[in-house]
Amino acid sequence: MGDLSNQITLAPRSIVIEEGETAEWLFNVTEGVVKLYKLLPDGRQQVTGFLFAGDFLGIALNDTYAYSAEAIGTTSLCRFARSGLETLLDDLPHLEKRLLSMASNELVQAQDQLLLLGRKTAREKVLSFLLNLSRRAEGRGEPKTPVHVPMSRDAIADYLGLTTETVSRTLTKLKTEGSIRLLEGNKIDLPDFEALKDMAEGH
Amino acid sequence: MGDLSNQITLAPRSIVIEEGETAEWLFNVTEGVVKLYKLLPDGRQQVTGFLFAGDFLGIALNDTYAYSAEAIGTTSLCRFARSGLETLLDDLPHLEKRLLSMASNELVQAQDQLLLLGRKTAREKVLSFLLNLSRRAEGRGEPKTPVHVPMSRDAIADYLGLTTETVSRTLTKLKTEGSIRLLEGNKIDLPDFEALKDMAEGH
DNA sequence: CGGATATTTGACGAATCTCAATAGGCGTGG
DNA sequence: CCACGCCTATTGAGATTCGTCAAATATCCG
Repeated sequence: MGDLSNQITLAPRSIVIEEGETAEWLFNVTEGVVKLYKLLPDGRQQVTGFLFAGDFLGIALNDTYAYSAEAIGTTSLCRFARSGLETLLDDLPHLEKRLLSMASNELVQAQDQLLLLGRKTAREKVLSFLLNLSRRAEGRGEPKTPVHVPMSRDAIADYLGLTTETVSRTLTKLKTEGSIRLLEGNKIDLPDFEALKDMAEGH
Repeated sequence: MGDLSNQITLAPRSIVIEEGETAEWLFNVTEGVVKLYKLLPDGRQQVTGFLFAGDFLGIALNDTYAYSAEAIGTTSLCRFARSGLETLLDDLPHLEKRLLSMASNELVQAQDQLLLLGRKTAREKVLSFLLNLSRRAEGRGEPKTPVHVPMSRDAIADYLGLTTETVSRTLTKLKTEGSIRLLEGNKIDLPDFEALKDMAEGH
């Protein structure tokens, strides 16, 4: 680990970074879930993403953070000084390509989210969200279903541009229809993937 | 320019690239305006951005395009082969930092747009849009106001997650209140910048 | 067990959408 | 230069989705 990085553990609801702060650190999530968000002056919140184990926070090359980040449960992070990163980048040019590739992927995700927020119905938003969680879980080597949903209804609502109540009602309706099953431990079973994918796109 | 790039001119409504295509080219807008967008199967459209002279299209390092692009008016582009770019990047490592910086900026823009789509009212969306156009015009050395609005109401609506009618009504109301002035030639005067900025954030 | 917090459910209201009609702009051709 | 037609923008009336406010239920944890 040396002096380039160190491990920190945060209690639930700890603020990791705040929008507008000087971007001194870069983080890698070791354990837990982190919520990224932006605020309007009157308190309205837009969650811009969730980070899971293995995800990076603060890779963008800006001098200030573009959003705030909060630990959802108990969360462990590996923290790097950005100043060290700069010199590291000079020494390892191919690392830059890695970063560019990560930024490109984030950009693709962001654009999918623009489509979701701008044009999808509440139902399509919730389904897209569940499928996304499932896809990412699969990428971490976890089963596609049931999918673990560690964040609150509030956080989901702020991610999807909805209210808590609408998220809750939509989940209830999907459950009643038999499209999903709400299990204990914040897990949701997605019985028919292909059907859900179609529904999430308005088919 | 040699064989690395060439200039092309497109008629209004020409499709430049389509989502999902192999990303063979990278473009730089020389003149005109380009609309970037994603589609749902049933035709719902989300505009993810507008490009003006000087802006790049296709810098992301993905093998396929993440969105489609259409020329709004008559548009000139400078086209580069991506294959050439790859070797260029190997030769000029600092160019990669440029690209990463551009991607970072795009990411910041995208997150602002997430906040807009998810949490702002129609009024705040339209105002934010006009202020954004103004800011970018200023960046190109044009006056902050009046701002030129070359895209259709439809395109604006699809960018803001609204309908044409709501965009039109909102502009009318802003005009009636004296917050903006609709001029001829698709220009809009923004008389009081600071006041509009506050309104765009819900103050 | 009990209080606090999160989620669900209900009734109602409001912002925005949909559908439809009117008005305005612009280019073409007489 | 004006008239026509097409396309875009605006305006209107009513419908709908989703939000707001409030209450009830469930869950978590000390």
